[in-house]
Amino acid sequence: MPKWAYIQCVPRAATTSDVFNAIAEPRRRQIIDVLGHSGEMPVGELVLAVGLTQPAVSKHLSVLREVGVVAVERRGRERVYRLNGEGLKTVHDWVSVFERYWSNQLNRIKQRSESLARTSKGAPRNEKGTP
Amino acid sequence: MPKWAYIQCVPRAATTSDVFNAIAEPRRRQIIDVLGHSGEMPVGELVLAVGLTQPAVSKHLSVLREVGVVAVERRGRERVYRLNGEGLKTVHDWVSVFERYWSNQLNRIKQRSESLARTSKGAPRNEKGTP
DNA sequence: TGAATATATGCCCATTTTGGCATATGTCAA
DNA sequence: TTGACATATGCCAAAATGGGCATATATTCA
Repeated sequence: MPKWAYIQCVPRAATTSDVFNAIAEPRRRQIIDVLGHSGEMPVGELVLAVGLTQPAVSKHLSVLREVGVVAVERRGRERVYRLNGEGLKTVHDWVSVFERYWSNQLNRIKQRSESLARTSKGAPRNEKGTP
Repeated sequence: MPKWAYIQCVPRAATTSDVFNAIAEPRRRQIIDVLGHSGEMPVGELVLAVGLTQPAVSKHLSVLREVGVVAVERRGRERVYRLNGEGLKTVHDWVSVFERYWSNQLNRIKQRSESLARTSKGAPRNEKGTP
């Protein structure tokens, strides 16, 4: 592929409103962890749990809510958050595809031979349309 | 928890050099996907595959390499990248904890009852040390 | 050696993100 | 109604990020 042809590039990649982005933040993962094993929790307690200011926590919760990883319920003057674990299924499904890479030695060997087969005979890394 | 006490906050959360952050980028996931089912690929072909400029792709590969999700091998004047799927195990392990949320109805019911039990009797959302 | 190819880097800019503070909004109690 | 409590939002600053272009750094070939 000599000439690069500098392909027209899309303006920008969408980053927000994406589960992968939501869990990229250590603090948000922490919140998810806490909610995951405590069932539910109002903002106030989450603030104490993660050690951030209340506004900061609220913002993280907002992000998590937008991507559907948590759900809120107004209870009195509190806002009780609970984990909606199903929102993480997307991530799980995506990584699970690569499970063969670490599952066990047998599978690792199998995967390697598959790879070799692809590279030498059948379809040697031919994503684009070079015949 | 009446008074907020505005806890001293850490300067900033580390975002880079973290697998979760690496896969937060759609483009990087795309690269991972491509490498995942093609075995290996030199930068040039990846450029065509993802439709970005060569420098951009190189930078993404750099990030993926730093977190150990891909590995490089110099072959002639090419740099052949391959997926090191084991680097994704961290992510898999983390999300798998929440598998009970979507696996099947039985587990979902089980999980709900567990949650109820925790909330009413045993340890009702008591993360901090309030006795 | 010199040209062409293949990648990586440096620099620059626009955008995004996180966190803090102040404050608005909503809720309960007296 | 007034005041205390619980959260969400707006605004600002610091930092990071992604992408493009130009260019440095190999590496192969004539």
